[in-house]
Amino acid sequence: MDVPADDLLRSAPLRRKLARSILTWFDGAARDLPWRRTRDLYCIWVSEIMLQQTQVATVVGYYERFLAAFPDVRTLAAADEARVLRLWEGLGYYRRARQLHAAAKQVVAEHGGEFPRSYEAVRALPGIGRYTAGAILSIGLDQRLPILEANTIRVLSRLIALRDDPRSTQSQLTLWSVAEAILPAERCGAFNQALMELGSEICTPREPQCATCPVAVCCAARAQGLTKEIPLAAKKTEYTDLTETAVVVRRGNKFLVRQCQPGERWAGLWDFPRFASAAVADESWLTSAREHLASWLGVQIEPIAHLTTTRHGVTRYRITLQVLDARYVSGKVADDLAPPSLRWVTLAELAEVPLCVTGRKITGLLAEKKTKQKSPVQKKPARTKVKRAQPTR
DNA sequence: AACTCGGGGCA
DNA sequence: TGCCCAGAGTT
Repeated sequence: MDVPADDLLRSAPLRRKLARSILTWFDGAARDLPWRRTRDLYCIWVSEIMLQQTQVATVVGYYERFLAAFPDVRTLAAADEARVLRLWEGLGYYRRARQLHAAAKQVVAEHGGEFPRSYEAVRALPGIGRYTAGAILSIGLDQRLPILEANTIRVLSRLIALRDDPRSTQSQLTLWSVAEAILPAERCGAFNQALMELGSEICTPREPQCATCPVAVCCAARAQGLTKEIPLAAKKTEYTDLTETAVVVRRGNKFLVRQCQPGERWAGLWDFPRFASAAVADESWLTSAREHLASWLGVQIEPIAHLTTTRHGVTRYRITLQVLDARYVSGKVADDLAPPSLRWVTLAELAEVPLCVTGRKITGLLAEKKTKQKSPVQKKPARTKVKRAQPTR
């Protein structure tokens, strides 16, 4: 290990100076984020789960809507999973929402509805690893627990001029020990947040603002002119291209939707029937779509038109989605929740169904189309209830 | 120690 | 299109 790292780990005065500098800076620079206005463990927990692999700006709106709907653990534990997922829709990594929901039930069952205060008990909840447990308990209760995540990996790597891949097991061990070593005895929660804030606002991936960094003087990467090289870049992901087809099956004013099963992507969410297909939307595409729906779901359809083509990414996949508009002809569809969980729903009902993002996008197209088609003469009796869809970005 | 989980935003 | 993001859980 480099000398500066040893200094940080060994010299208590140096560590105290570092902590003081960072905390003082944070006191004047901390952003006003919604989850910083509370010390309620449940609220902090929700924020930390949402923030996993997700940027702050994206989370803010979701956090506020989620807590408005589920203000405490018991409310969340008692909620329908569909409502939980509906509020998570668009945030991605939906397993987080299902695990949060399951953990809420566990908190009610095992801890009387009180969020646990011991590291081991928190760590035992689904979806909570070392980072999240340390974050919740340090921020909420000032327990002296270190954290290590995207921002602080970068900050600490630069601070000690870590030459190795910070993702390696060896480096992680080093970084966790540094995170623990520099953690002051008091204001641990503020300090942990300050470190993340520093990584997010000053010690950025590209062109870090060293001129305004409160700890530039003890930064080894800075001293060695290596801020551009540290942390070592991750090897770029290799994408796999996929082409899939989604079919909008119309029957009167209803549409056929299917719940994604465990083991599939978007498990628990709903989508228009979707399957892997050829790359082009030609004659054979129509035929194979018809055959696929018949053999897969037992539904006979008559293709109407190619509705749209959309591209989206899912982890390491790049998906081109061909969307086919079709009419239901025949075939029995069990309208229940048993797998494969098919349902006929109206456009209005879709507002409450948790859909994957592409499903929501298609729904938007259908609503648009319906509005355009509607002639002034065919006026239906006004609906008394208008359901408001959550805004999609 | 890798790999996967199957996401989404933004320049 | 490439890079990044307040990681967790498995193999």
